[in-house]
Amino acid sequence: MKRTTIKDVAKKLNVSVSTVSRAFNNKYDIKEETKELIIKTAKELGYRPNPIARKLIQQRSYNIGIIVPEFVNSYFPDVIMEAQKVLIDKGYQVLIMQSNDSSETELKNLETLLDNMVDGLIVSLIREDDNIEKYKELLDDKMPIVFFNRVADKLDACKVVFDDFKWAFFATEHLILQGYEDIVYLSGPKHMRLSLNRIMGFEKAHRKHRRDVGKIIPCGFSMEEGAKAARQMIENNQVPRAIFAANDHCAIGAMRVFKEYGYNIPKDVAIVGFTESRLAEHIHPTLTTVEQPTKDIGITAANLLIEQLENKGMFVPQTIVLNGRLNVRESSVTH
Amino acid sequence: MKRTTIKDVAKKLNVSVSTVSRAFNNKYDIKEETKELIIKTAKELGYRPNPIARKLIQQRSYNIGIIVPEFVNSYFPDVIMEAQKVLIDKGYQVLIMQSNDSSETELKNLETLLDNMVDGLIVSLIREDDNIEKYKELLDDKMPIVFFNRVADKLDACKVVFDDFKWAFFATEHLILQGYEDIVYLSGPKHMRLSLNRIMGFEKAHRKHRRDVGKIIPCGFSMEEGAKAARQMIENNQVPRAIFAANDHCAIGAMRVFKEYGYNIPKDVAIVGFTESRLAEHIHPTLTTVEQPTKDIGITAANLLIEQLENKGMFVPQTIVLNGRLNVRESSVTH
DNA sequence: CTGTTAGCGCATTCAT
DNA sequence: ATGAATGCGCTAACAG
Repeated sequence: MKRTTIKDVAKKLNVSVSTVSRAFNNKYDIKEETKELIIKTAKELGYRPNPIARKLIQQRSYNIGIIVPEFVNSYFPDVIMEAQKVLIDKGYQVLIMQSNDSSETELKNLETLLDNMVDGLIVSLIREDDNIEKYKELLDDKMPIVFFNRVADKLDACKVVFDDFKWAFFATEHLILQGYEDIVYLSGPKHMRLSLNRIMGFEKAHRKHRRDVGKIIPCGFSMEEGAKAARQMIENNQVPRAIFAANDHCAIGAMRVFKEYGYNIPKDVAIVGFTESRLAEHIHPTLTTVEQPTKDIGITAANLLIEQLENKGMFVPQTIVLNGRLNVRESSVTH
Repeated sequence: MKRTTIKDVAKKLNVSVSTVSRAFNNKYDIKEETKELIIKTAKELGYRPNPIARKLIQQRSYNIGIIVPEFVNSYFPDVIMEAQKVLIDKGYQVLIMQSNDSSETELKNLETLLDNMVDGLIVSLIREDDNIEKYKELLDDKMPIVFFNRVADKLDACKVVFDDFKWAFFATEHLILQGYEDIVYLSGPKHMRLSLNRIMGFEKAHRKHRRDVGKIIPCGFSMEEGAKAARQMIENNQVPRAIFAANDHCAIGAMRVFKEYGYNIPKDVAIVGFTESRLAEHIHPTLTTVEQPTKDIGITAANLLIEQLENKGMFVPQTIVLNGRLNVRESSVTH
């Protein structure tokens, strides 16, 4: 069963292939009448333009690569699915790769995507310093790239970021306003800009309310790391009144340990997470957390990329900062 | 910065393009010496064969489509990532689509993928009866398809499935052996083969141990549904001694409600989930659950597809049944 | 408004 | 063992 080609349609109607082509790319002059006839006949014959041939002649792959660190948290799948919707609508094909939290894998992914001739990239970096030369090269070659979530200051490119500073500030202030004196911040890796921004928000909230800034403990984004941090606090007899965690998984890991040791959440220890996860509403107590606009992030990144793709060359890199929401739940509220 | 083409390499070495082509597809006679020289020079020039041109001439897209119902549970991302690894290794490009639990979306995804001329498909169905005609058509046209997880009996195709019967049996038997008398099964949707298989396993375990088969309550795969079912049992004063749930989310939803109402897990109600999730180890109490071999599923599906791709035509559809593991944890063990 | 022509980059058949 | 020629399906420049 051979695929119907443009020739079959042309032959059938005794027109030239270019006329058929015009009908399908309605940008050249073509009589409305013939155009409709062609479209109609094409449909009857089951003709669909061969995207591969089109790509070859147009010298564009219509492939977009997306690279993310992991798929463990729902954050990245959520962002990706939204971005994909937008891109597919515009006729792009989306290739998704995850780097498994390894910069080497990230580089390999990058190369796989380049081999597949992607026209553009949407990337969340593993580490802001690794592979940076490679990205610079690509950027210099005018490869459209939009970074999001984990971005590198050193890269002059389009970025879609969350206002980590502001929302860390709000989350911290929320804890302060609830009357918690002694707040510990379980911070994400310090090599990430977003960790630093959140730390700054954490500090600012303290300053605003004239408190001493609470302890900042480097942690990570996994339940294990959250649990480990909690265990350490307990062992060291340094359990604070409240904890603000790098993300929900980390918060939940810590929460679990505290509960195991008989601490009541939030009476003994209040907890706030970050980046609303699917679990936040479902654990006990339900978790107060900052919700990131995953949909918006995906859509915005995709749109920025499309803009670049369409105005290749004359395009000014811009950074778009998105807003979030604090979902206050049981884990941080004592009545 | 134009991409180096096969011509550039040929010109540089004063050989013909066909010789270069041969060097890169080492299947024709070519002197080892010239071949090496060509490969070496090609690398120097930064030449990489244009996959699009290759696809056009070979009449293959090297695109593989993967369609899954959702990305909420970690199950599908896990399977996909493994399948993708295998496929990319073989030079395929993977297009991932999720159906959002809607058969219409599934159909749209299917068409998007077909537009992109996928050479093959890996699919987990939304409903076993929907879109079945479409799949039959594709299968009749010799489109290589591998179904997994949610498959349709009516489709004569390659399938990779989990032994739901056996592992539901083991899970149930585990509860029986722990001494729980009265076991309720929160079943997944009855239109799914896998739900029925699990029910059969549930029943068989009861028969083997000469018990009356416990109640089977149709539920679903979400936390909400699990919670709802639990609430209903409590209201109706029909709380069983043990619950076997359709999946971990469902189990956790139910667990939460029971805990809220002061039930102790596992003393008052024991709970077993299905399809090991990231949460199982991290909630309290930790959840006993059946682990599915997600990696194997992904790898097997990919390999089956590759086999079909390579032996197109003379290929006998086969069903591969994979084994799992019961991870016994606190939620089902009373000491 | 439409047809003719060329060619995107490559694999492959047919010569040699 | 290698080169020349052909064409995959399509778009676009050029003619008319």
